Amino acid sequence: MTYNMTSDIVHALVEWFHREKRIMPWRGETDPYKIWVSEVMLQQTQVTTVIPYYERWIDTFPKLSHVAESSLQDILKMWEGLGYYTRARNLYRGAVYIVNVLKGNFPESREELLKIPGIGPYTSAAIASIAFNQPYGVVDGNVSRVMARLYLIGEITSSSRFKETVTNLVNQSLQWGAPRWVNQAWMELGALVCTPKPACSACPLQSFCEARQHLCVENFPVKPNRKKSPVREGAIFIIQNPKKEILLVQRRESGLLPGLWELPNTLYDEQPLADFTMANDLLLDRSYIIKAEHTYSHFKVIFELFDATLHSDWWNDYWDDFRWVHPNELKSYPRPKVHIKAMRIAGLLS
DNA sequence: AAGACGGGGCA
DNA sequence: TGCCCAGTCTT
Repeated sequence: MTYNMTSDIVHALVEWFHREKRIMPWRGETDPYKIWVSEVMLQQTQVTTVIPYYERWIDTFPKLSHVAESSLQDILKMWEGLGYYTRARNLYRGAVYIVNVLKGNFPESREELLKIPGIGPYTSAAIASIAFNQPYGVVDGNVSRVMARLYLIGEITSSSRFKETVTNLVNQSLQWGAPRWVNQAWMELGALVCTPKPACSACPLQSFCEARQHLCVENFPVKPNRKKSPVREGAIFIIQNPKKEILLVQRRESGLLPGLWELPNTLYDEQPLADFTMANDLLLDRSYIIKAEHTYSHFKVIFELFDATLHSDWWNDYWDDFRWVHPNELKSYPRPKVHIKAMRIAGLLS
């Protein structure tokens, strides 16, 4: 089954976009570095969340070279709270790669962009089209939703058939306008009008929309079934030495929250409380009744918060690295949100 | 094709 | 609560 885009649709879209588009710090920007930063931050993250992070990032690292010359810890600190920390690590790796291997020349071709860590089909098309105005269709969750409704595409959105179909439609649309703006117009329509709970009466494409004619807009796109996330339980420990310093441990460089610093902790399904305290020669002083709860994308944790003391003066090498940190210095370490919450509850942060 | 990977916004 | 967000990488 093939679908045809028309110039009428694209003209209506672009006219609407010209009228209704939001102001964003990166809108109108053509510096590929800045487009890159914005697009990576915007992966699975809403515009309003990204804006302050983007402003701070560009203030701190106005050019690509500033990122490459920075340290990974500084990069992670700048990313703290944004989530999906591999994005920041890849941005850093990519910056070093462009500066050192490509001599600071930002790649323009889709093929070269795809080689950069963290840049996949979406981000490569976004940089190629928005920074360099090349005709590559940018397909994100917004655009997928718009096309699924406009053309009544019944494939599951995660399937390769669906992605192919949508990419083809967007690619067709680029012949009737500047790729950099047509791509952004599709995304903006999905973000402002063709939302999960759509505002069809405000849509510039309502007369073209097949789902609208069939009164089944709410049934599209067809999403894969989502499994509900399991609940896990665990403990977080506040451990102070005689100098009132707090024990902080660093997570390993892969997996969940890679490289971030946190309070010593355990998940009971990996290591029960008794095993953990015994292995680390730890004594519990008292526990907080209030538990810290935190939801990740694929599971939820409920942490009990304990004051604890080390039974001896050594600490084993269960973690990659550990450090005694004065409470005033805690905030200089990139930390997971749930541990910032725990530190606040414990009165460690002013 | 399916899972891992954060955190926040919203009904 | 559940769903979604300018996705990518690994298995």
